[in-house]
Amino acid sequence: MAKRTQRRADRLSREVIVKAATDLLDTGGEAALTLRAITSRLSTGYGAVYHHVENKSDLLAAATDDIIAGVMTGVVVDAEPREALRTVALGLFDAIDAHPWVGAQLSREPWRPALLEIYECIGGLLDALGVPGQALFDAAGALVNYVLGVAGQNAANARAHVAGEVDRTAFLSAIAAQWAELDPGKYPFVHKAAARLPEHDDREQFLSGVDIFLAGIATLR
Amino acid sequence: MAKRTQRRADRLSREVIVKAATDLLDTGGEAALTLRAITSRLSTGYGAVYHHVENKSDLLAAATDDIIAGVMTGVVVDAEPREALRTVALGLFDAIDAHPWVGAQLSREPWRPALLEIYECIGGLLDALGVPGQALFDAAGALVNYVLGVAGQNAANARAHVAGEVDRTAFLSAIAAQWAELDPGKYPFVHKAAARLPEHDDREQFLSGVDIFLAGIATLR
DNA sequence: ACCTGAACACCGTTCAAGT
DNA sequence: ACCTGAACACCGTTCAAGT
Repeated sequence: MAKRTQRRADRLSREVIVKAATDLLDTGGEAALTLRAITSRLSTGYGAVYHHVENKSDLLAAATDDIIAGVMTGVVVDAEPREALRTVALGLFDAIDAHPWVGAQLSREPWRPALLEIYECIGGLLDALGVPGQALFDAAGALVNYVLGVAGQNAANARAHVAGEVDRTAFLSAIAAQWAELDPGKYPFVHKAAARLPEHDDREQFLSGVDIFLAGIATLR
Repeated sequence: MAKRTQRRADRLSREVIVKAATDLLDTGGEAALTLRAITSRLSTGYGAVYHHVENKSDLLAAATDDIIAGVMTGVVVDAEPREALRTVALGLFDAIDAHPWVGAQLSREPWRPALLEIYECIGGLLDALGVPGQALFDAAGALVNYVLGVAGQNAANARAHVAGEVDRTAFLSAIAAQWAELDPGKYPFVHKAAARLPEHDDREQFLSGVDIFLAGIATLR
């Protein structure tokens, strides 16, 4: 007789399913997260998965919440607010760099718990910084969106060479070369920027942006 | 005999395919853009479409480039730089609000022509504003990402009630009610923000963020 | 060169049936 | 309650064949 597929010994749980999903996403990107891949990795069936998880969207959201919760719980709230803000921002940047799919998910379904956690943390720190009244809410919205926007763009670039076919510097050099060929009359800024592209540090530029932001917020006080 | 499907009279072109794709995306969101929907709407076959377009990704990128080009060509470059920046930012915000799929596409494939156009415009205006040297590139990167980040988030919210099942205010009220129920001890900021959520104007908050940014950039001069 | 449409190799999700 | 896996209704893409 043909051997039957081995059924898993221990019980399934939402937790192990989310863990498996995270592994798949980290290894192969969003395209690698399929229900078939999940069932075969966990030696189970579709019904079993759907018993613990509402659908694929729910699964992706749960995996995202886990990653963000990991970043937010590590934040020391009683540090100097300005420094704490930089730490949180950088923590989010690095987490999204390590898990590019998190960035896409946060902007796809912004009403899920993960973004709430982020708003609370950044809003609270801006409050501690002394930003007053209505400006506080504008500033929080702006800063959260800046952080997620840059981190997401960076992640998209990272995703472009996830398979290892081309490495990061080669990818950026190729774009820089393309930009350098543009007509300097029509594209003066991008033409100049091309020279800086291969050597620039994404993390540092990200922090520069945060500082610009904080400088702008300081004028509101 | 069964009647054969009518073949289209005029010749197909990349342009009409992109136009049809834009209509489908605007009407039914990203899920509505399928090769089947395109072929049936244009009374043609798969091969015909693939003859003018590389693949679905290429089609989505081309549609995005069209929308962004429409925004950027309308910009008056010799206006006062500060005012021109606000105009461009608002133009992008409104375009992404009207075509939510554009926001997602720009962050999915940031190396395509559309983003180049945006960088050139915003970078050029910041240059005209007198932002010096290295700071210019940091500032341009930060501002572009802020604009696309907020516009994208706003579009994601808009997408959530695209079908018309729930209107905008009802959707925001529902989220606000959810936030208001959170423990004020654990979520003081979000709890307070809940009260402002239903009445707040996304466009205005977006512009407030741009102003914070420009104020921060002014400190670099 | 331009177009047709059957066929291929996938998807997410459901559900009757099992334990 | 928890799990199985065949089946359903879709996808994007290819390609031999037509004009």
